[in-house]
Amino acid sequence: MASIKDVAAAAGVSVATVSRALNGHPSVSAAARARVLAAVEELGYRPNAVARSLRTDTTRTLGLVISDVMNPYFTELARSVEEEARALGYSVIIGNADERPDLQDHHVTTLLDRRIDGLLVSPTDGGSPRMLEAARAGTPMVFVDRWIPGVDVPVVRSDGRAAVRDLVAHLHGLGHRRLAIIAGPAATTTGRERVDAFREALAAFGLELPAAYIGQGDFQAASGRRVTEGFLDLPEPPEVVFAADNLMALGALDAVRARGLRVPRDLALAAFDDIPWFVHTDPPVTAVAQPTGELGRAAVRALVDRIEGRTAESVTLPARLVVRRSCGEPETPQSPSPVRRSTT
Amino acid sequence: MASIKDVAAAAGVSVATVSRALNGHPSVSAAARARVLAAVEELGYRPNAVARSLRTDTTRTLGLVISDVMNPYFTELARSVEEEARALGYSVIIGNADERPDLQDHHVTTLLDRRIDGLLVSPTDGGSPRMLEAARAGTPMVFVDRWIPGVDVPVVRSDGRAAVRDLVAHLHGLGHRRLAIIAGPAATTTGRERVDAFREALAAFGLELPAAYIGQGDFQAASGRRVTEGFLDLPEPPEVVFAADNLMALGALDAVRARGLRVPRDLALAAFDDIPWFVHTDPPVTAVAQPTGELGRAAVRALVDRIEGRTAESVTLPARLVVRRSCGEPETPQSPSPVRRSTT
DNA sequence: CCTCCTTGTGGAATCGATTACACGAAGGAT
DNA sequence: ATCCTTCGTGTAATCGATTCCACAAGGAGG
Repeated sequence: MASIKDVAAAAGVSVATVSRALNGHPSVSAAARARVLAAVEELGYRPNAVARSLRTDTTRTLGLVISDVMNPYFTELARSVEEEARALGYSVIIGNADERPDLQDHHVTTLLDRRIDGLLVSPTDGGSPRMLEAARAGTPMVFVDRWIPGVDVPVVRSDGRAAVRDLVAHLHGLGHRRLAIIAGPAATTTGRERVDAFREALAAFGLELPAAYIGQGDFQAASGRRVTEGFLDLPEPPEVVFAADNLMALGALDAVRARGLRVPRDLALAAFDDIPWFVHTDPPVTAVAQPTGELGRAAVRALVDRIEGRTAESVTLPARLVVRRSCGEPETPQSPSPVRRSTT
Repeated sequence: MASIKDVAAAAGVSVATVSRALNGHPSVSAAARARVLAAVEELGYRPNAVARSLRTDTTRTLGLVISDVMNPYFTELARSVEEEARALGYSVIIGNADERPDLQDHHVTTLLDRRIDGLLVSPTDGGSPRMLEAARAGTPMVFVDRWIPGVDVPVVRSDGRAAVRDLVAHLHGLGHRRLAIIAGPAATTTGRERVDAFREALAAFGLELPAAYIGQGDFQAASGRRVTEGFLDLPEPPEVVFAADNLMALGALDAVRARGLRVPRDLALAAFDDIPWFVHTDPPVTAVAQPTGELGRAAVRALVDRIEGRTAESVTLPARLVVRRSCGEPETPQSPSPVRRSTT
């Protein structure tokens, strides 16, 4: 592969001139610039990004460590992150932690070894030592979706409390009183917050959230299935299950179907994180929708701000409720609900 | 960030000894090795992958350019690719082309600029000049899922012809005679092959595939919706629509639903590429399932074989039909079908 | 006509690793 | 005692870019 030396030789100039011509440095004569460009064209020369990074101590690359790529929510997040980064002239390297702290650590390590300019993380757990150390050492970093309390890193996330209140109001209005939740791992902020928001919203209606109605999941489909089976085996099963992410909702559907039961007749279902498939499931699933794309873009902007020496702000965007049919038949048209009804 | 020089100074040895100690070179005394390791530990030293890559002309990184990350099929492919690569000691950088040739070209270019060791591509079109040039120049490369005819690059893909024959047999057995297809872009092999396979299978049953029953899609949901609407507007609409990927099937469901019609009563639906959500859609969707994970792993093994100087083989794995309810009510138990029925 | 800038250019240092080569010390063979 | 390996180590070249510094040529100003 042609190097800058080959170009210099072909153009009859020094490597310094080639570099200057290619980087838009002002003091290069028009004649030299033309000869360099011609040589570049002829040789098909492309600068070696590895060499450039070594010299400039800059890779124009962002690392993104997400909890689980197979979760459509994170897939969309990753997509919007890459889009915004590309618009700002950065590449993105994605590391998929698969909800495993050891894998998360592996990816953080390899990303840092590659000297990425900044790190976007949706932590799977309390944070690997290497990550915390990097944050303390000043590696530009931004948390997205999930975060780690006590670490001085900007957080870009959405606040689902209002939407969860809307959800509980909706459920209460449909006559449901025994509401259960499939929680995410307690080690994650989203795992804890969604339970808290649910409990608070229930309290506002004078309802409790008994321990038996809190199932411990891990944001994966299998755990949603297992927890739902447990709920159905209770002496007094819940009337509604609220899954803290879309994969656990899929697992819950599996469990209900395996028993030959129907949603919402035998068990109502709602989920955190809306996805296109929820429109076409049987029945369509009521969900709390995050502004995923906006979250990803805001996170990249915050990170690039930090990288380029500006100050980065934390961002919190509201989630909203999307009502479908999985919690019960819609209210009659005579008494329109205050809650937006999805038409898609 | 500590460099090898800092470690050398702290350990009281030369940088050469540090490098040798860290890379398991045999001729390093136990004493020196211990001092180096202690210094590494104390300084929290990690080798700079950029510098190492420049020197060794090796990045231990694979590039993966896929057509569309938001398509669950490709998400799963990406995941299995990363897994297998990690097992073999490689990292993966994913580039999402979003079915756009210009984006595909962008990603191929930046990946080559980074001097990745090998490239895994699922081409969106006939192939960007840069990619073809790289293939000719000897960059290790493997096509996965889709490929470009006439380019001497191993291909790892699945053959859906048998499964499509099974599908048509299933449809014919249910009494359907007017079968339509939502095709993928003609610029992709999978776009063309799936139409060909469908047409061949129809011919075996004495059925034709009229031009009006071939809708031109682009593997995205919106096109599936548009094409399906066109089918429904025909004087004689088809009885079955076969979507050449899962996103276009989603769009088809959208279109049917928007008209207030039902699947399969008013229109039967089948799709290429099975995904977990198809179990829970209304109705569950009959699909041709590719061995996606195995495809990704085989592709990585083939690419690494090429990179490490061995010869890489093309691989073709069979797809299989998964029958669900979207094409009509199941056959009666008295006359068991030769085709496997999904229980999940 | 002699300075003093400005402009364009090249030489060489540099980034952080790996590795060829040289060399001194130690040990074994003769 | 001498020579030859072998072992462990250090010096320095190298990868491909960027960039500081020096310098030559040419024009402007005195």
